[in-house]
Amino acid sequence: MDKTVQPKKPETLPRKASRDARRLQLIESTILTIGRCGYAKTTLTEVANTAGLSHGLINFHFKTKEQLLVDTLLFIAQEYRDNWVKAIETAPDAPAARLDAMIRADFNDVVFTPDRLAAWCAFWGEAQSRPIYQEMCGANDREYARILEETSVALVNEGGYGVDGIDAARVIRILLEGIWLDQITGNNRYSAEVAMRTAFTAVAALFPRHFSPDGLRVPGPAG
Amino acid sequence: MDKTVQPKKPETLPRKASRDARRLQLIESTILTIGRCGYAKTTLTEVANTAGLSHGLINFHFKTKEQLLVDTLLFIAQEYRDNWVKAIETAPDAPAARLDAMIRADFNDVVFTPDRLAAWCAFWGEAQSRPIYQEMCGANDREYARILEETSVALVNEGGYGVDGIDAARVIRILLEGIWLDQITGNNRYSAEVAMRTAFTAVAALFPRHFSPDGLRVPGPAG
Amino acid sequence: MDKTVQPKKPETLPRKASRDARRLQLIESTILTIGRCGYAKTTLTEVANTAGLSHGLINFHFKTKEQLLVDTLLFIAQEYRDNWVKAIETAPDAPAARLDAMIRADFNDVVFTPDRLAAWCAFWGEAQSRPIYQEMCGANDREYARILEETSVALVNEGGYGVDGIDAARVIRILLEGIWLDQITGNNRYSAEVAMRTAFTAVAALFPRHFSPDGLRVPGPAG
Amino acid sequence: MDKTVQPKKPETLPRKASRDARRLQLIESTILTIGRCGYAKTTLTEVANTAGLSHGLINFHFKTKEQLLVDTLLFIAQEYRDNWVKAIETAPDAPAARLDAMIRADFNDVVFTPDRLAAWCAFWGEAQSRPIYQEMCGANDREYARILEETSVALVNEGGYGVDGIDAARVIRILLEGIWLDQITGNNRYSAEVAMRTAFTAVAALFPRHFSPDGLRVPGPAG
DNA sequence: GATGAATGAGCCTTCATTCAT
DNA sequence: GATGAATGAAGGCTCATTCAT
Repeated sequence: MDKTVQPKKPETLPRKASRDARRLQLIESTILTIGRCGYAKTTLTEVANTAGLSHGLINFHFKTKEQLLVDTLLFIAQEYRDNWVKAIETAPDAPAARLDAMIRADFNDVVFTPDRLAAWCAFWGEAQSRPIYQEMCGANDREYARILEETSVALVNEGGYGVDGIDAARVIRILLEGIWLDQITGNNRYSAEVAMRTAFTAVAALFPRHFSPDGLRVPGPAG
Repeated sequence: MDKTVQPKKPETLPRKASRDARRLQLIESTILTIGRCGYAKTTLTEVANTAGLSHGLINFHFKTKEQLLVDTLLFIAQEYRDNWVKAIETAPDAPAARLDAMIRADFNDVVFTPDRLAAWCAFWGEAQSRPIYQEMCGANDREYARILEETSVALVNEGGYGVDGIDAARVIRILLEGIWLDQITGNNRYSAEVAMRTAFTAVAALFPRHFSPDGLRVPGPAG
Repeated sequence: MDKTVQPKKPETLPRKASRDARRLQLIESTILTIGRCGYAKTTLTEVANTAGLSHGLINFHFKTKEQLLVDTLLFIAQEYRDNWVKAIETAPDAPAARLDAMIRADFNDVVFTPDRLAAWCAFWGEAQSRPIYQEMCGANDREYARILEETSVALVNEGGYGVDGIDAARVIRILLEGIWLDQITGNNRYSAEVAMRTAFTAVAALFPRHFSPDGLRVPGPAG
Repeated sequence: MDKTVQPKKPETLPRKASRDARRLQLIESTILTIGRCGYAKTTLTEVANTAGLSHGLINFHFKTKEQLLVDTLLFIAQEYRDNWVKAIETAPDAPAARLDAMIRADFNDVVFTPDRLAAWCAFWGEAQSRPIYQEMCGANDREYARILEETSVALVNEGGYGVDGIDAARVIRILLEGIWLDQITGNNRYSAEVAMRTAFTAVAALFPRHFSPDGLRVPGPAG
């Protein structure tokens, strides 16, 4: 979440920027363009204009437009994965804490930005007719779902909840995606705080002894 | 779920079909095409081929491609609205029963079909960059959200739940959308039953005295 | 210049109008459409709308669009010819009187109308690339030119003018066409009176003893 | 009449011709195509073929076909204006000499070429239904008319002619346009010499002491 | 005769891709 | 590396023509 998502401004890039920096710059421009113009109206010329470069350059760094889009999806997918992996790694080793960390990661300002949300939504819209998009994200998604399920099941056991852990995990996963979608399609964009509260409202209903609508309950002295 | 969504097969339509029947036929073909090819690759020629008609006819019944897409969105939006309105009207006059009806309506075989889901998802992907799409569905969406909130608040009062009714309504609304999205983007399409169970799992967690993961609790003799 | 140019209003035509009346009605609509939309933008649908008929009907009365245009040109060409032939026939049998009649005929309200002028101008614009148009009018034009030349030569002889009769005829013929063109292309449409005065200004310069800028000189008692 | 109207042949233009040269080349091809095919049948593909280039290039240099046609008209209008302005500037400072120069300019081989005449005639045919065409040339036309009138009035005063100077100017202006039109629509194309003699025949009739059918009279030793 | 739905050729336009400079 | 002119395939749209009713 450092340099990769905040490349220098195009005009300040040294003309002989490294290949990777140019690629990143074009990928960022692609994300912005998809958000602004939509997937269907994203043209190489517009991406190039956004980047302040000539459109001919894109075909130098990416063989085809399709490749640019695939690489862009791979980029935000990897960025998303890095985000929640890091959140889990730094979270305390307890199911509730891990779940809390995973949810909060979904709304931090690396991945929960208007342009990222818009790009994701555009890709979702095309995914159905482009198996390659699903394949690309499938492994990540399955791993995410698996970890969420493990955490949920562990939490059910720990808390003695009556809910099915797998079902609960699915509810949480789908709700998180739904919130992202709602940000784009709804007329009312709300803050990350409200979005998170929505997620935790459901989690608190599922796991009331561990969560409140504000998130993980911090045990008091009387635990 | 009868004649409105299943017009006669193109080839069985009399050559001189009425204007409305042809329009409906072309809209259905558009929905199918969007589902099969995605929004970006939906061409008039493909829509015409799907309908078994010439592409020139589309411009005869719809002035432009844009108009065809707009009318298609209006059609499925109206269809969706008719579906839940009818469900509410025929449901018993109690908050829990109404909520149960609204949720079940989301998964009946009029609206919860692969082609409808795919079309919705495609439109969502474009909605961000096309304010007209949001405007078209905005009124319906707001009414749906309002009714869901009223029902949720009434249920909270009736059941003495600790959850915030507005928050609960938002969770349910977003979860329902999320399930639809998950059907399209996920590699694993599950049945309407599993989808509904996912929804009711959350609802049961929010309103446990009225709902179980299988839906509305039917009060036994001892209440 | 009677019924042929003033068919009854379309809506008042009996539904079972004779073929010829329908043809005339469509030809008049074609003239109007060419004037309003230009040759390049004249479509059968627009012609039909102007006539208040369905466009399918045109192909019933005229095999093709090309045929409609050809017949329209033939119609106004014949109308134009009838006009000057009649003028000559009713003029006194003297070169000056005949010339005066021919010139005045060019500006009477049968042929010198905005829609006729516009149609002529449109056909002229296409004539260069459509030899058929030139061929159609060629005979008429040559006959008109021949008569004008004969008249001019006779007048030169009669008046003892120094000008070449053939040259003078060409000047007059071209000037008359130029005035029509000027009506269409110029920003300033002037009246038939001004137009005629322009023509007679030139004729008076060529044949001063017979003509003044107001037309044929009427010999006084002292002749 | 040198480089501006005779760009290098398409096939000899270096592939990376400057933008202006390409634009000029395409405008020339447009003029040729209008002359050969007529306005209504002038397609971008035909223009491109005439230029030996691909049709896609036209939309690269001219945003739309309409823009190409507008720019083409602007080009020949400017070319025409440059031609008579230059003629006036180099003519002796006397009304008769100026008039002589203006008339001769109309028939020199920069502007009096078959393709130019055809293009003008095509534009005239469309001008009536396209106000933009009239607007574009209006200023030039009015200036030309004004100068012609001033010259004519001065000549009337100088020569003591009985004709109205304004009327005479109109006759000349319209006759010049008529001659151009006659070149296109007539079956008989005559040479620039015959055309000019036609014009001077009228001018000589109007201003006999200054002009003969061959043009400006050169005063002999006895005046 | 008359209508208007239906067809399909041909147009303008967009845009991914190539390539000379 | 970088630019932008040039190409050509493909899409949307128009409209003359056909034809069932």
